[in-house]
Amino acid sequence: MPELPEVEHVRSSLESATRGLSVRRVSLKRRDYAHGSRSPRALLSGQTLASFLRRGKQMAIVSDSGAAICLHLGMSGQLTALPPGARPAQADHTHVIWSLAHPDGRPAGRILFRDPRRFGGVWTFPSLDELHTQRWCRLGPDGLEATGADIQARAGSSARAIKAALLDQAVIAGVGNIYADESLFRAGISPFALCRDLETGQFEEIARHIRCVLAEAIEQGGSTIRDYRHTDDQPGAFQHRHRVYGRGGQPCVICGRALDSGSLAQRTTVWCSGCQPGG
DNA sequence: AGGATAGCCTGCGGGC
DNA sequence: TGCCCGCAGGCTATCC
Repeated sequence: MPELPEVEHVRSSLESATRGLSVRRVSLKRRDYAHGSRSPRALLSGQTLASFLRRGKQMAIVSDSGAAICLHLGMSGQLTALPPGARPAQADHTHVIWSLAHPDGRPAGRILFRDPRRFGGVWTFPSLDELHTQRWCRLGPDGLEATGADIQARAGSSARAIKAALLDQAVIAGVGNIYADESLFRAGISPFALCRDLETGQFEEIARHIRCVLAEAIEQGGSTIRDYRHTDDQPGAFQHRHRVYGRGGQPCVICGRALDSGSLAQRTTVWCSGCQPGG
């Protein structure tokens, strides 16, 4: 399930594989998968792929003429960069295909956007400014840079559990279920602790661990649980470093007692009641 | 108005 | 073997 580290890995590898290439043709297999203008032009047809951005779990591609598309992977979204003539491992549920060309016109392969569960999508904008004012303005600061003060300012007086706040993209952008649990475990704070009961220093600790866990996960190529794959179809490696996610009932890596598992904000949540007081 | 909840969607694993 | 159920969850809409 792509969270910030997975999206960042996709962004950077897509950038190195396709930056400077032009879009020869766009094939939108499912009309309802694209939002905004669905014209080939709006989906960057005929333009050169110039910059690749990310904010939280969303990424954007901006063309040389200034048009921007926002790509959201949702739960099961996969972006694959295929060399010319190559066939994808799985062809079903592919909703958008960008056929690419080198500046001299030679074919340069394809970008495939596959998303079985269709929680993701493509949003088109006439400019990056429009993408910012219509969409990214609703996001909190990016998880790699967010400070304790950022989180406290947006959620500090809330009666919500801290984990529910961390999953809220308007509070901090890019944290999902995996990295929320991992960060709170490292910070030694219960996911059930109410935001309004936390002190400034605890927000700082949480933010510090979020930045650290996300950066570590990017280095490891993200977490592959089921669907997530790199743009060359390879799995990530950070799932081997998870200390709590997916480990309910198994021993805590710090104190050895069995990790607790329960539900918070409709999400499976794993924590150590010994090492994470305050719930 | 903030916060909790339902629903979208497919694949897969477990139980019978 | 095959079917059905529950679960996975990012995000929006809706309800309380």
